[in-house]
Parts: sequence; structure tokens; C-alpha cells
Amino acid sequence: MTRTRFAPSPTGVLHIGSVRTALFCWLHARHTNGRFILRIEDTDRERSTVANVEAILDGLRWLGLDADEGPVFQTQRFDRYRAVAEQWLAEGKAYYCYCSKAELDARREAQMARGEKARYDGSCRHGRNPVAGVTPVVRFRNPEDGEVVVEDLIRGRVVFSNRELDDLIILRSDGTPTYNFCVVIDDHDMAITHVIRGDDHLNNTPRQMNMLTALAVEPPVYAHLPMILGPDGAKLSKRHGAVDIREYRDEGYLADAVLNYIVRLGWSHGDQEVFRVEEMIELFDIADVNQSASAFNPDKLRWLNQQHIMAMPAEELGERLAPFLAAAGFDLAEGPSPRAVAEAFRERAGTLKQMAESARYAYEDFAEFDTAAAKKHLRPVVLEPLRQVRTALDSLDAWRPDAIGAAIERVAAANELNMGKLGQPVRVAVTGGAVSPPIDVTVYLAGRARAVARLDRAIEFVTARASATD
RNA sequence: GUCCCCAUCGUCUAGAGGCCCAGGACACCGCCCUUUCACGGCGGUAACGGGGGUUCGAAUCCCCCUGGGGACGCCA
Repeated sequence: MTRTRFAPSPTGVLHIGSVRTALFCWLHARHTNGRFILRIEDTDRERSTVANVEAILDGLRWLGLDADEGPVFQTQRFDRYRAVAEQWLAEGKAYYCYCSKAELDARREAQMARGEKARYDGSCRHGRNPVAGVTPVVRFRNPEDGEVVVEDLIRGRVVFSNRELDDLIILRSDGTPTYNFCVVIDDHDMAITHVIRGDDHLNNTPRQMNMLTALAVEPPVYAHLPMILGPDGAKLSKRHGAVDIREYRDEGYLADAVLNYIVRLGWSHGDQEVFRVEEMIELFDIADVNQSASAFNPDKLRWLNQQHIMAMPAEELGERLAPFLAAAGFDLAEGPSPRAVAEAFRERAGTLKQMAESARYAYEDFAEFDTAAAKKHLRPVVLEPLRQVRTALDSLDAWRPDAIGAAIERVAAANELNMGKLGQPVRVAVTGGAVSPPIDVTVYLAGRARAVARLDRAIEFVTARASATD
């Protein structure tokens, strides 16, 4: 059975790049009816934080990338790592190294200056006497010759010469294990069949495979994902906007839309752009993933988010929207239902947050009319029609969009105005601006009391303006 | 510097030798629909980095160059 794992380090939050890795691991597991395991690589005690662990778990929960096992914390497996190190020490597969950081740095610098690849020179490899006052690290004895061949599901065959590799540290001088070492033991202990991870780990693969050989076990299948770059093609960073994936949640993006956007970075299925999660699971094949890096495009994410918003049942969309209306400070008891707002705005909002903002007029009074809109639409010629609309709405039997629309149309007809000439003035009067859903729905959402009061306000505005120009 | 990876419109991509003087999507620009904005529809601008091969034929295969990225830590 397929077993994949997502192994983030809590030295940072869950960002776009890590979500992509998690998604692909998850999709491969789900597609093959396998299991998806979560492992927290927190061996760096200095930089790992519980806040980051929480950010990662919270982010994955929001996205719906549920793990079948874990989270397993590496810090709880230190005994296991040390036991393997001890065994390797006894078998001569690892050795103590007394080189100081200063020595190491100096040699590295010299190697670079000489045009060589910076790597450990093996000073302690063949037995060096303990140095007084130095607690040694433990290094893995990497093969000196031969090649390591990685058969990558995405990259194809990649060959590394062991001469390029060096003896990496598996136990620090404080006795804690290091990344490459833990990964190897964990992937084996957890019976991981497919290691799907970022491109940046391709260079670590031959080292890990050599340690797997030392463990006398078969390596898993590898698949190295291309990187995700910022919109400008540079490495993704804070200046490109959101770092923590939860910021997208807070901005009003739907988890499924985020997943849909990310899955299309490096993967496609013909010309299809919009995918439901079930479709992704059905169609995704790790072998179809691209080999080149891709740039993050906020515009397309927004477009996809709108596509998912439009595809969501109104009832559910209303439920998702409610928190954003509340967050905007609206009193839901004093305005339309979230569902009504969702129905009216679903085709004109890229995010739930924007949707809530667009509906502000239905919950709160606006400070003043938009200057340009008022200048263009609230003119003396519409004074009388506006009064008639006000009266008609005030005395309307049923406060429903169709009745409201019909009433406005009657006023327009009576004054020999086409709807364009009356709709905009009413829109500006009721919302304060020139943009909103169809006028009947717009007025309906404002509610009778608010609509009538605002028409009065507009009438007053036009009257004042008329006398000013006289 | 050394090693590894990558290379189709601005961006995401289709393309696995002839179906491609390269298709779709976002963005952008027109037009249509329309009481506004959207949604939707129609149309447009826009790409195979360069040079060598292989082949009757190359975006597709090979080599070199160039460009980009990654790795080279007692970080992961």
C-alpha cells in the first residue's frame, strides 16, 4: 500500500510551497487509496516553536488535508536515532569527528577559493585522536567511490558521484540528531513508499540513499517537486504578500479554491482549470507533474476563488460569508441574511471579504455620496421621479425584489424615463455609489426603512444642489 | 567556484516527430448582453531563449551555449 508523508519543520509557518508539497503527497495517497502521514521535523530545538506547529496543523485542517497517521514528532524519537548511531559507530559505519567549527569553516573557504566543491575533507575519518575539551560529533561514513542513481518519478534518472558527497554529521556535539539522518530512519520505520518533497531536497537524496544502504533497506520511490516562485519569478517571500496560508483563509479565499490553484502549478489535465477536490483525487497522477518551477499568480487565484464561490450552493456560501460580515462589524439582525447577500454578490466578488465589504450599505449608513456618482446621477431632473419612487416604496405591500422592480419601472414609465435614467439615481441614493447588484435586489437588501430614509436623503441632496445652482 | 535541476505567450499550461505558420486559462484590449458593476458570449495582442546536429520532417530526440533555480551548515 502506498504511504506518503508530509514532513514540515516548525521553524516556520505553513506557506504556499509547503502546502503544495502537502497537497501532492495527500493527493497521491488518496488517489492510490494509500495513507498520508504527518511528521513534524522539530530536531532543531532552537528554531522550532509550538506556535509554528499550531500554524501548520491549523492550516492543514483548514485545507482539509487530513492525515491518516501522526503527527509524529521527531523529538520524541531521539532514543531511536541515538540507538542507530551507536550501532553504526560500533559497525564502523559512522565515526567521531573532533574538527572544530572554526577549522571546518576555514577549510570550506579554502576549498571554494580553490574552485572545489565545499565538503568535509575526512580528517577524522581514519581515526584521529580525541581532542581535549572537544565533544565530538558523529559522522556517517559515506562511500568514497561509485555512483548513486536516483530514479525520480518526476525528474527521471539523476546520477550523483559519491566523490561529490562527504561524511555528513548525524549527531551534533550536543547529541541531537540531524535532519538527513532522522529522515532516513523515519521514512524506513514508517514504511514510507513514496517520498514526495521539494526540489531543494534532490541533492540530499543520494546521501539519504547511502544511509538507507547502511541500514540494509530498499529506498522508497522519490518524486521531487519543482519550486514555486513569486509573481516576479524570484523566490517566494513576504514581500509577495501572504506567507502563512491562513492569511488566505482570513482574506476570504475558499480552501478548495486555494487547493485548485495550487494543484495547477506544475500539474494539469488537458484544458481543465476548475477542479473540485474529488476530481483532483481522481485525476491526479504524480508522474504527470512538471519539471519546471512556476510563478505564483494572485490574479488567477482570485479568479478561481470566484469560480468556486459561484459554484457553491447559496445556503453554504451564506454560512461561509457570515463570519466575514461579522468581522466587518455588521449587525446581522439589522440587515439581510448572509444567504441573501451571497446570492446577490456571488458573481461580483473575488473573495468573501470583498463580498462582505460590498454589502456594507445594507447594514450601515454611508458617510456621504460618492462624489462622482452623485454629480452624475443625482441631478435636478430626477428629483420628482425620486420622490415618486420614495412614495411607491414606502407604500409597497410586499417588500420583495420583483415588487420593488415593478414599482420603479412604473415610475420610470410615468415619467417617460428609461430604466437607465432612473436606475442609477436610485442606486446612488440607496448605496451611496454607482456600483451594486441589479437595482431591485439592491433596494431589497437595504430594507424598506433604510431605502426610504436614503431616498429622502438623496432628495434633500438634490434639492440643495438645485438651489445652489439657481 | 563545484555539483544537481530547469527552459512554449507577461503568468499558469496543452503539446510525448508530421494533426502546430503552436491550443486553453489568468491578465490586458475591443465588441455583444445589460438600468450600474459583475457574470456570460464573441474577437484581438502575445510564446517554442540561441547555435549546431539526427530525420523526408522537430516545440517535440541529441550536443553546446546562454539564462534561471537549487545544493554545498553541528538548518531543515
